[in-house]
Amino acid sequence: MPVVASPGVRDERKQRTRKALLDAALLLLDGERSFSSLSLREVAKVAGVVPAAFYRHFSGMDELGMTLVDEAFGTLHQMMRGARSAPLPTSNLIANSVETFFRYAQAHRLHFQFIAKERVSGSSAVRLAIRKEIRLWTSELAADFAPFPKLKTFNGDDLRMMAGLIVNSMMGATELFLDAKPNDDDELRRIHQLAEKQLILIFLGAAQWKSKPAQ
Amino acid sequence: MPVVASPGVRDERKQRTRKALLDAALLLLDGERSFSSLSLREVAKVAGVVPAAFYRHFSGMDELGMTLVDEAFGTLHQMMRGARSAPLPTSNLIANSVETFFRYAQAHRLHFQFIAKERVSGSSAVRLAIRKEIRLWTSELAADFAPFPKLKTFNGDDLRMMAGLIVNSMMGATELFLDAKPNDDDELRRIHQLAEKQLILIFLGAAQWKSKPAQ
DNA sequence: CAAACAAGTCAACATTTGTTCACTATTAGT
DNA sequence: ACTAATAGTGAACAAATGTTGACTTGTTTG
Repeated sequence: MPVVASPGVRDERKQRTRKALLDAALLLLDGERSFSSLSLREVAKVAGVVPAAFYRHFSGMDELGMTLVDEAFGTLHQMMRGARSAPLPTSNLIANSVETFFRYAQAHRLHFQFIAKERVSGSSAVRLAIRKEIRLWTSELAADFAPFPKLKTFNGDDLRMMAGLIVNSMMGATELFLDAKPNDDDELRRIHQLAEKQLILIFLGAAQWKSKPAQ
Repeated sequence: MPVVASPGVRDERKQRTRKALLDAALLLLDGERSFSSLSLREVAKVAGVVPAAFYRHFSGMDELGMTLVDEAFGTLHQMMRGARSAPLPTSNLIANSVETFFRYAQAHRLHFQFIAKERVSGSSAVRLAIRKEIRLWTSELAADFAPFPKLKTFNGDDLRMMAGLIVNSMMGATELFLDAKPNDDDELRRIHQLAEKQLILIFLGAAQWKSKPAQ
């Protein structure tokens, strides 16, 4: 053990500028830029660091992008875990779920924006990583639905199909949400209600669904 | 009238290189590039033209992007018109609609890819133009649904809500479709069936829907 | 036929980009 | 206390970018 200095002063500094780089990228991504149009120098400048210092943390923008994917889905899984541990009032379950979802989306706006954009337009590696995470997330959601009494008629494939529909709907609502001005409460409430109604419609359909026994 | 030369030789040439520029952008957009990462010089090079010539057709990449939006939605409206003029066998209407949709998506792959990507990641102008077109398209779809007997319980807002759900679902399927290798028939069939089932689920829910009379 | 026109070429420019290298200063390990 | 390790700096480079201007070559048009 060192006697004179606390161990990790340097590490702490390193993690700080590393986070500054990640945050700078997210910040630049806000507005109308896309990740693939960001330049390494730009990110370094916003992070308050010289371009060469970038390489002390990432081999290039691709690696930074992959790190952002991990970071963003970290917050998303955190949300799911929180939702699962909370009490589930089956009465207005949908309204509560939509509520918590949008609260999270607002709190982690930049992460959600990154996912929404790069899911479709990013480099192949980033895009595939995001798709994979979303597929995993969809499967988890399907697993959460399995014990519901009204969904006993679903086989595994069809449960994922339904979960995918829900994810698509929430993604669409998220995109509207991200484009709305954060203080435009009327618009936000409209989007909120839209998402809620779409979920209700999906569950209405699910209650009527009959999976083919032999697929 | 001129006697020696046919009028419009020059115009025809101009339109040809203009189209070459538009096609070059779409071609470069294939694979893992996004529009905002394309450079004017790159597009000009693929079009087989010197960078300066670009300005004879567009004031910059933004204008080219807006033109691509018009072009892409032109083919989409063409599809809708074709679908409306065709006979509507109510029996397996969903299967037929999904079928024609994917046929179109395959035939106009690059246009669909452009819309899917730039809808979320493009410059503000391009993105808003695409959203506007999609909203319009959703309203048209809602209007098409209005006369259905089973949907009499829907008010206008809820019809658009349902149409939006369908559009979201088809968009999601389109993105999967665009990422699949064009010759991977198994995967394409899977996506096809997924989209079909999601639509069925939506219509099952719609049959149970009751719009609140006073909104 | 000759003058006006316009699509495309060529060359040049000032910026910005990614990447490398030698360096400085501070911390870590012994 | 002394040496090694390392996060960050500064300068330099080759390449690529958007944009401009003067030009060439062919088409219109009167």
